[in-house]
Amino acid sequence: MVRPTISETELLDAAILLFRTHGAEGVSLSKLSEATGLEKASLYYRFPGGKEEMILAVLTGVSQWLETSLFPALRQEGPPRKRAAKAAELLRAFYEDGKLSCAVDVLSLPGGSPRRHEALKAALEAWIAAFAAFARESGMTPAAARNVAEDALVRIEGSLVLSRALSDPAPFQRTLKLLPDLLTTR
Amino acid sequence: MVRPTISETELLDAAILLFRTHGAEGVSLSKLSEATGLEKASLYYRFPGGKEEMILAVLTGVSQWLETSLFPALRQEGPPRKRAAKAAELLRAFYEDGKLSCAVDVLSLPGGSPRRHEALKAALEAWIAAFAAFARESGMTPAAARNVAEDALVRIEGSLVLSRALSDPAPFQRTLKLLPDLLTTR
DNA sequence: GTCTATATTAAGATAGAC
DNA sequence: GTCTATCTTAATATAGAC
Repeated sequence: MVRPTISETELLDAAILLFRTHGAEGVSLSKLSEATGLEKASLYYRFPGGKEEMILAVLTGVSQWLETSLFPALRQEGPPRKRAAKAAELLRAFYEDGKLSCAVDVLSLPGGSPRRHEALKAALEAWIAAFAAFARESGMTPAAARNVAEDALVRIEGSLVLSRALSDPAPFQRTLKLLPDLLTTR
Repeated sequence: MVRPTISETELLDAAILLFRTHGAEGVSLSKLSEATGLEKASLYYRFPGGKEEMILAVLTGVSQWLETSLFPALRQEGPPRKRAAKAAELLRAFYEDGKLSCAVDVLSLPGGSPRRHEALKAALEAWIAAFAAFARESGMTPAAARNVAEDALVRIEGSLVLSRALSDPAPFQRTLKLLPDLLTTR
């Protein structure tokens, strides 16, 4: 008579990994049950709203990672290029050298709840804003900084797609190496 | 007693639209049936291998569009920047101004057949090679041209992700405007 | 808080009539 | 070549015991 019990954090991390790997439609409650050691009924106890509520929790978790890890690194003390390099290192780990997909990519296909798409959009916009605030330190106009920030996000998302489709981490790793330049120059 | 019958081309186009919109896991035979007017059994008559065979047909269709529309535009007579602008115009239409996703993105999540992933990779590599061949006309080394080509693909894929997640065609449209520069300069 | 058991609906797939 | 009908499996979801 086993009572596995999994912590809130472990449960969320397992869900994040699954959804980032297979996307919203590619994850079933059976897969979640297998990955967490919890029976489906227990998953409904934790997330009464079912899969959609789990996806919202995943998006909250990813947003919290941005707010507590990536953004603080950008706002640290020190020379801008060194802080950008630290951000790149955090991203490298977060995406496992390009082997993991981005939630913004794989969870943004049509079909989810309006709340899902609002959360996704808000997270992406917060990320762009954080990059833009960083870029402005290099003396860019707000508009130029916004362009640079969007461009960096475009490259991160796009290189993750290429790395996944080619089974080759190189495109993503080249983008990360470029990141300090992207956010400080123009 | 209706016999709808749909042409090979119309059937494939409907499948391409569905899969590019919802991804592999997001498309069911019921959706395909509804979109094509064919009952599920008829879909199996056309594609005995079921959904996976339909996805392979989608990838063949997309590859053929590349080979018969995009690549010839790049190889046309005329000044390079004008040919690149024509390619951008074709891409704008193909992605419906950024409202449609790329098959390379939405069909590359893990879980498909090995053949699917080989076809996807081959299509993407052919695309990169076509961009690289074009870029070499501007006097770049093979390595530089390859970098420029991959960078252009990164930006196309990434800007499509941003446009989708933000419900805003601007990132994709800016990328297209940039394309002639991307493929002729460095 | 997790379980077993079960209900309900949808998915992928096939048989056989026309 | 398409249909209706059906099969089997898997998905989402809930009830109730412990």
